Amino acid sequence: MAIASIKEVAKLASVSVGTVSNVLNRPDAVSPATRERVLNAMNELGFVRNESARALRSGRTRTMGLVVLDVTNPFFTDVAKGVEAVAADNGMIVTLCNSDQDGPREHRYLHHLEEQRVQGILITPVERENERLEQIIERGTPVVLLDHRATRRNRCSVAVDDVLGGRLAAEHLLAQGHRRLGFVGGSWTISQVAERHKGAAQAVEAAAAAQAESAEAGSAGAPTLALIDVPSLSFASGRHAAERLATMPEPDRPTALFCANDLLALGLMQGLTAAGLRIPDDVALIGYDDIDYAGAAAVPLSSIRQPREELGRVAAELLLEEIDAGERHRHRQVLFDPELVIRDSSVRR
Amino acid sequence: MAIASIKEVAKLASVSVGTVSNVLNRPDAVSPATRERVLNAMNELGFVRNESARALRSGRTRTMGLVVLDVTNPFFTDVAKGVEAVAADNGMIVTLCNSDQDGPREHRYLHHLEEQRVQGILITPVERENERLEQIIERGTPVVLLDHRATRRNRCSVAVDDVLGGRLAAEHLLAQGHRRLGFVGGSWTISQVAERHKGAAQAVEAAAAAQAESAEAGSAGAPTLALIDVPSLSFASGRHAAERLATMPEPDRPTALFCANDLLALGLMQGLTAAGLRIPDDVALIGYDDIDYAGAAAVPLSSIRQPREELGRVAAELLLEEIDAGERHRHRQVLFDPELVIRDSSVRR
DNA sequence: GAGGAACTATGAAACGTTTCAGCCATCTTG
DNA sequence: CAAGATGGCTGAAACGTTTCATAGTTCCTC
Repeated sequence: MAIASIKEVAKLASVSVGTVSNVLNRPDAVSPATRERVLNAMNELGFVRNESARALRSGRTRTMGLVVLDVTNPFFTDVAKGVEAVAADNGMIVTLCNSDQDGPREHRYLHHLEEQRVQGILITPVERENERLEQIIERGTPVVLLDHRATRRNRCSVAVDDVLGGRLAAEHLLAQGHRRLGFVGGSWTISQVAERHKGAAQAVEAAAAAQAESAEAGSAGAPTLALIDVPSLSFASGRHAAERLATMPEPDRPTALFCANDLLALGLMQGLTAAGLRIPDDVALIGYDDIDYAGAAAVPLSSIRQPREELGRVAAELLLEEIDAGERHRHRQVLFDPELVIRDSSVRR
Repeated sequence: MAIASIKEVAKLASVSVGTVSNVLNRPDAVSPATRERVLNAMNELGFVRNESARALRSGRTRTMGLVVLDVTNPFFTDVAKGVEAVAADNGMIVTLCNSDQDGPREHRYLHHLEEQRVQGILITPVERENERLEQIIERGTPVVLLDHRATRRNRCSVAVDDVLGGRLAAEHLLAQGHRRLGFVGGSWTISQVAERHKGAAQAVEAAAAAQAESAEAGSAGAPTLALIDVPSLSFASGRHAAERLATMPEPDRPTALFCANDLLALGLMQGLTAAGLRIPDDVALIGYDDIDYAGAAAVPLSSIRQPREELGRVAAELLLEEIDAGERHRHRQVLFDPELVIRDSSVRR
């Protein structure tokens, strides 16, 4: 029943356990003949190395932990893919944990990861401050923050520039000739939402300033950015917001909407269409995240794409570097640029 | 740097290591006073139990492995959620592995899981036959097949009845009065595709037989099921198929399409709409899987829903049972019924 | 042919737990 | 008060590896 141990392999091959271990870890240090014999014995017994014993003795595991806010979110699964690829290239395995935005759950997982003595942890923390995480770092496990900029310079982080993303979206809408823009978003405590809005506001302000300078008489009014508040970044919120927008008097209604994420934008698209407004003719629309279904919408949705897999890859590389370098490691904060993806929903015909 | 061991805790608390271990594993066997002392010492030193040592000595880990075909597929992430919930309730942790439909990758992961001495494995195998998996089972690790019916009675499996799903979809379209149905699917080696088609064919045949029996003169022709072959179950395939369908002479074109999955259906929806056909008036549409975005489509998409989280939950429970029962365990094959979700895309107005 | 490299293989210690037989006190019971 | 039961703790063995000092061969080289 129990899996054969190195000892039984050694007996069958008539060698010492040390030699069997060498076959496993330093095959070159063993003569071809004995190596062959040991390998045969392993095969015959169905030997599988016991990773617990190996980790215990050698003091190092081959595992890194990845803690995400939501495994069902494509953003995180793509990130996970990137992490996994880099890990695999370096002979490591990833333990994927889903905190589900729940503090206690996250806490439990971190505890488990530390008990497992993972070599390092990649995490998008539920809360900005996290005592458990601090302790783990203090005790010597490297941690890289994912999709969260490290505020203090005392650790590595990998994130995407949401302010830039917001600016790109708004600039695109302005370039299409729109003057009455709207930002649809909510849960302002979410830093991503606040930053995307900030970027859009910057773009609108800059455009207004430029226009004032050139002082064109007779041109349309200065560009504005209305704020459409929603309770959450969900499809339902988008549908609901669409109903409110549809009943606004036409001269007040924004002609172009920038949504804090794609789900919201898709909800708006369905709602606005149902209310008889056409996209992009009556209202232009741009989302954020470029989820798989953005291109599959009734009117293909323009969006802002984040380099998700690369985010994961770079995060994993940073972690590996810290694992290798140890004390010599210098923390880095990497910030990626998002990318504008133009589809039909925002382009004037 | 290194995390304190039980030994150092013992020294600081002036007790033996055995007592520290008891505090960890059988707190009741230790007097409150010493327990307190030990706990304090642990706190002071930042003690974290070494799971490798524990697993090595006790001979059992607290881990189960879950190997899926694609972590970015919502089907599997929902299943994973179910698995995770049950595991957590039983003090276990799940190592999630993504085979990415790649045989060698799957092989590597299985090897790793066996080295880790996981208590059991849940897997949707890439290939039906899998030697590595056989060996693992032979060596005593319980395995439950996910979304794959065990052919032989020699293991547990959990799956959804795709034949029934196909029948439900076709019966619904027939009930809406459609007579010229079409099945859109491809990669007939995928058992899911073949079975969904089989169910639809059964429903159409039954309807034809019923009609022949009642022998109504002047009624429309017997119901038929056309086959629209596509290379893959993707959005692009759907768009492409739509173009072909749109150019068919109207009397030949099916008035209702059952797509092997939702992605395909969404592609068809976009393509048919772009070609000037209206849904559901000109063509009714129903998909399969009920992905999140089905309801968010331009015309909310009818679909067949699988009890995904429950699939995961039951699979995990089966595995736990087998882990507990050991030799006494009787293998079971669980088959779930899918559910028809009616939305606008298939309902005659 | 002596002296030394270069190879190979050995055997025991160590990693941090759990487990368990056994010991000492204290308590219970007749 | 003797005898047994109970409760609390100890100390050492064991889990399956890796690691390393050591030793035995073989092969060169001068």
